[in-house]
Amino acid sequence: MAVALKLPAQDEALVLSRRRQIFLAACRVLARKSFHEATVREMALEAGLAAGSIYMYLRSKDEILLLLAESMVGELLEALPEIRAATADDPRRELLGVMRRALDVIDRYKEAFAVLNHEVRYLQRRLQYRTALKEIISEYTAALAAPLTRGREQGVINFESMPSVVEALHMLCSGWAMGGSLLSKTDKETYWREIAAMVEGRFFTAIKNGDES
Amino acid sequence: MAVALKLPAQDEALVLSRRRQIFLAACRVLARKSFHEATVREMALEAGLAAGSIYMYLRSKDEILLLLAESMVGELLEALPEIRAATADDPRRELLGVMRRALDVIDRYKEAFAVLNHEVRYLQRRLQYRTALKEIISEYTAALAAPLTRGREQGVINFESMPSVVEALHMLCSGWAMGGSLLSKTDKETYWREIAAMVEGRFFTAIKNGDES
Amino acid sequence: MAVALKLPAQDEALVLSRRRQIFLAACRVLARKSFHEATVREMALEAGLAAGSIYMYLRSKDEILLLLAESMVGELLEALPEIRAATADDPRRELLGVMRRALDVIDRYKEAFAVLNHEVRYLQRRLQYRTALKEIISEYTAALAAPLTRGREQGVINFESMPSVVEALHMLCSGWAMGGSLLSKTDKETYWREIAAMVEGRFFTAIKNGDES
Amino acid sequence: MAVALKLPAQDEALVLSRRRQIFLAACRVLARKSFHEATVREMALEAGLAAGSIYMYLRSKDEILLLLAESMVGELLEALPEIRAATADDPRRELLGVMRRALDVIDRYKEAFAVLNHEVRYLQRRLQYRTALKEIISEYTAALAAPLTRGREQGVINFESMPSVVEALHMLCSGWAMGGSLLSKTDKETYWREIAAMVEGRFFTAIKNGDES
DNA sequence: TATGAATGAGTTTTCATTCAT
DNA sequence: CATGAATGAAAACTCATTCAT
Repeated sequence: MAVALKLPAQDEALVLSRRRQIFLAACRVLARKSFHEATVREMALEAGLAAGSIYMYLRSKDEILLLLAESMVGELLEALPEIRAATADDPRRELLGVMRRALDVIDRYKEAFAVLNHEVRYLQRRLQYRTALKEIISEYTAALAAPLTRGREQGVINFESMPSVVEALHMLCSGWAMGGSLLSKTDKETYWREIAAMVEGRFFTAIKNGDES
Repeated sequence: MAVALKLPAQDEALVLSRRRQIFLAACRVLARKSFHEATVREMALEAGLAAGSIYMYLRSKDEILLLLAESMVGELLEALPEIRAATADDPRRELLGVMRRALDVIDRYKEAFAVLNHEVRYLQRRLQYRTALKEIISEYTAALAAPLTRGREQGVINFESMPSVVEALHMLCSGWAMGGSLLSKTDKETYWREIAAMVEGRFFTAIKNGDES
Repeated sequence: MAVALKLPAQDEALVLSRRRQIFLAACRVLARKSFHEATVREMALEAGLAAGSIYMYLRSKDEILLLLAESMVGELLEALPEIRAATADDPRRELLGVMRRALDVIDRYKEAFAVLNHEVRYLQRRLQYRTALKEIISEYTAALAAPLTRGREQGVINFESMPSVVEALHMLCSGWAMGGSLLSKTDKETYWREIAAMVEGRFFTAIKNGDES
Repeated sequence: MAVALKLPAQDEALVLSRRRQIFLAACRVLARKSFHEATVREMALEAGLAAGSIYMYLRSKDEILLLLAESMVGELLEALPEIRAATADDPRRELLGVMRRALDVIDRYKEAFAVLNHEVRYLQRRLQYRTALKEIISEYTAALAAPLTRGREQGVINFESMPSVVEALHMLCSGWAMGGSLLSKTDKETYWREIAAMVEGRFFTAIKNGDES
C-alpha cells in the first residue's frame, strides 16, 4: 500500500489526502466514461487540481488504475480488525463479514470497479506495474484466505484448493458490479442473501446461532 | 445483418469475405490487447490488408465493435434452423440448444467477446451506432425468446418477465468469457452442465428422456 | 490544345469526347464544391466513368484544372472565325465580339471558372504544368490581342501597353463570375452593356454604325 | 470578436497575443500557398509554436479562416473612432475614410485576403461556423452602413438599396486584392483615387472643400 | 507545492493513384 | 479499353507528460 517510489510531492499526509481526492474524482469520472475516454485533465479538474498537478501524486495515467485497486482494497482492509473483533473467532462468520465488506466497497464504486476489472488484464502486461498490482491483489486475497485457513483448521470450512475458492468468492462479490449474474436485477440485500446462502451451503458446516452482521 | 450502408467496395461477396477476415483478425488482436491499445493499422495488417484498406469495409474504428457483435450473433443465428430441427419441437431442448450454441460461439472468441461486452456500454452512447447495435442485440434476444415463448405456451417453461429471464440466460453464457462465475476454473463441459442444470431446475418442467444436444 | 504527352488511351476521337465528358462533369461538381473538397472519384462518376478510368484521360487531379482552362479557352477559340467573319474587318467590333464570347463562356461555367481562377495561381507553381498552362493562356490572350493590334495599326483603338490592356479586358469579363464588380447584381445583358460602354469610352474611336454582338 | 467559446488556454491576454501571432503567420504562409496546400503544422511552426500547440488557440484548421476574417475586420473596426472624429460629421468623408481603411487592411494582407475571399463560400456551408462568420461580416457591413445611413438622412448620399450599395463598395475595395479590376496594374494610390472618384460620382452630392482622408 | 502552457508522438482517416483482371 | 480494389503517404487532431514559473 506504500506510496510507490519517489514522487515530486514529499509531505506524506498531503500525498495521501490528495490521492484520496484523485481516487474519488476518478470514480466519479469513470461512472460516465471508459478509462480511455476519460482524460487525465478531466480527472485532475474533477479532483480540484490543475491538469499537470496530478503528476505530483501519480507517475502516469495507468497508475490511476493502481490507485483504484489500492484504494478499494484499502477500504476493505481497514475494516478487517473490526470484522475480526465482531465475529468472535468464528472463521465462518469472519469470512462472511469480509465478503460483505467487499460487496459494500464494490457497490460504492460500482462503475469504476467494472472499469478496473476490465483494464486490469492489460495493466498486468505493463511490467512496471506488475509487482505493485500483484502486491495489492495479494493483500486482498489474504483477507479472504485468512478466515478460510483458520476455518479449515477448525474443521468448519471445507474446500479443496485455496486459489480457486478465493477466486470463486471474489467472483460472487464482483458479479454484483459486472452485471454478470442471474441475480443482477435484485437489490443488493437480496443479492447478498443469495450469495451468502450459496457460500454457507457449499463450504460450511452449519452456523448454529449464525448472524453474519 | 445487412452490410452497412454504402461502402467504397461494391462486390457483395468480396465485402462479406473481407469483413470476415477483418472480424477474425480483430479477434486475434483483441486476444492480446484492449480495443484502445489495438490500432486500426494493426488489425488491418493482421487481416492481410494495408492500413488504409480497412476503410473499404468499415466506416470507422468503432464499427469494428459492430462487426464483432454482428459476426458473433451471426454465427449463433445460422445454427438456429438446425437446432430447431434437431430438438423435435420441444422448446426446452431448443432453448438449451440455443444456449449451448451461444456458449460455443462465446468460447470461440472468448477475449474478443469480453472486450465487446465492455465496450458496448460506451458504443451505445455514439448515436450513429445505437440503432445498428440495437438491431443486432434484438436478433440475439429473439433467438432466446422464441423457445421461451413457445415453452410457456405449452406449459413446459415457467418464468415471470421475458426481458429479465433472457438477460439472466445471457449472463449465464457470457459468464464463461467474463471470468465472472464460481465455475470459471472448470472446463467448458463442466461449466455447461452446471448452467444447464441451473436452467432446468429453475425454469423447466422436467424433460423426460432429456438429451440436451 | 494538343492532348499532352502519352496517355493510356490511344483512340484520338474517344479521348477527346471523354475529356469533354470529364470537363462537363467537373464543372457540375465544382458548382457545388471547392476543388479540394471534390474528389477524383466523384468527378469520374459524374462523368459516367469508374473511379480509376479518369486516369486514362488525365495524368493527375491537377490536370483537371488544365482541362478546365483548355476547354473554356477552346470554346472561345472555336468561335473566332465566325466572329472575324461577322465583324467585317472592324477590329473594334471584333474585339467586342471576342469579349462577348468570353463573357458567354465564363457565364456558362460560372462557378467552375471562379474555382479555376483561384487555383490557377497555385497550379503555376507545379512546374510540370507551367508550360502547358502558359500555352493555353497565350492562346486566350492572343484572341484578345489580335484585334487590338490591328485596331492600333488602323488607328481606331488606342492603348499604351498591350499586356495590361489585355489583362484589364479579361478582368472586365471575369468580374462577372467573380462577383467582383459594382455591377454584379445586374443581369448579364446589363453587365455586358456596361463593360462594352466602358471599353468603347476608354479605348475606342467611336464606332459609327456600331453593332456589337 | 470575442475569443471563441472554451479553449484549452485560459490566460486571456496570452490567448489574444498568440492568436495574433497565428494570424500573422497564416498570412505569411497563405502568401505562398493555398489554404489546402498549407498544413496546420506549417502555420504553427511559422507562428513559433509546435505542431499541436495551435489547438490551444484554435479548435480546427477551418477556424483559421475565421481568425483571418476576425482579425482583418478587427483592424478595420479599431480605426473607426478616429475616422469618425477626423471627418467632422460629414458622412461622405466618413464613408471614404472607412473605405480607405478597408483598402489599407486588404492591401496589407493581400494574398491571405484573396484566399479568405475564396474559401468563405465553402466555410459558410460548415454549420458550426456560419453564425460566427455571419457576425463578423455584419460588423464589417455595419461599418460601411453607418455613414451611408446618416448621409442619406442628411441628404448628401443617395442610393436605392442598402445591401447592394454596401456590396458594391466592398467589391471596389476587395477588387484591389482579387486582381479583379481594370486598374490592377496601377499602384494603390492611383487605384484609390479611381474608386474614390467613382463613389463620389455615383452616390454623392459634391463635397465642397473635400479632403477625403 | 502548484500551475497550466507547451510539446510531439501517435492515431484515425482520406484519397490520389496504381495495376491486376 | 475499362474497372474498382488496394495502397500508403499525408494530414488533422488528441492528449499524456514535462517544466519554467
